[in-house]
Amino acid sequence: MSMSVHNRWMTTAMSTTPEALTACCTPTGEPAMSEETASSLAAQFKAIADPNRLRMVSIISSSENAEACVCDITEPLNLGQSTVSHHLKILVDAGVLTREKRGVWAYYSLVPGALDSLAGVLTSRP
Amino acid sequence: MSMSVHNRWMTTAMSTTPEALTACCTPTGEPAMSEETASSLAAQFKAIADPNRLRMVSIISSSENAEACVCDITEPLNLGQSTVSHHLKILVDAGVLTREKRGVWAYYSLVPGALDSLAGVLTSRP
DNA sequence: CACTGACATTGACATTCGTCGATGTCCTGG
DNA sequence: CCAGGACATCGACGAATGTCAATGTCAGTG
Repeated sequence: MSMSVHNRWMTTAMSTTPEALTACCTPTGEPAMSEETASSLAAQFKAIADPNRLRMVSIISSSENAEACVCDITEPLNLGQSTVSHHLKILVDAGVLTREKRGVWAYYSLVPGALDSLAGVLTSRP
Repeated sequence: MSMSVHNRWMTTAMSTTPEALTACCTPTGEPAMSEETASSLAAQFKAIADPNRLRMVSIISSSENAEACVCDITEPLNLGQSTVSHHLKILVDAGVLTREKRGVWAYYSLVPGALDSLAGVLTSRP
């Protein structure tokens, strides 16, 4: 079962209009994007698909050495400290940010090619 | 109240290490990304931050005229027809796809600059 | 050596999201 | 005009997400 209940329903068409009825369901052959690739990319996009996380990345990238500590990020966002830590963890787990603990403070910075790699996915279209 | 409970806790530090303790919380002045911009961008990223929706975009962009009907998209995805319609609506509402109904079928195609605009957000970093 | 302050982790909660089945709408063919 | 097929819309439901308060951890300080 589950064997594609679709049954090539254009076996009785292609008669009246010249090309408006002959064009549906013409697969190109390529099986589209693989499921694993899609899941991996979706996970990375999901990491930045949040208003507060986008602002965090913005704050970090526009900071002095492209790095910022949690307090720098917490203050302009009106969020609880634990919430900010949670979002930062998501961005680190997605490979967008890196965490470096210096003394008492934790500094977050952008992973060099991460966002550009994601941008490349959106622009590389044949 | 709610007036920044942080109280510049580096008024008693700056003694031992040369610069490891003098760098925390040095805001650059710019208020980061605005809340409205962040919400708008996050909504667009959220639209493509799903494995199945990414594959839909991939299927459409690699199709004949960069357009595909629902049946073209439903078949390789192993999803119900209503689920596919739902995802396509999300992509249309986000400005990524356009819908054009020709005869009985609905053709979906990419909005020309949409994904490139999103990619530009990720690459334009000073 | 106890204390404070920066940050992470945990548990709880409401909200949103992804998926499906059922139903509705509209076009086409007989 | 009526049947059927393509697609959209409507509930419904489990899973994931965003947020907070409370607690834990660990470095630096008096």
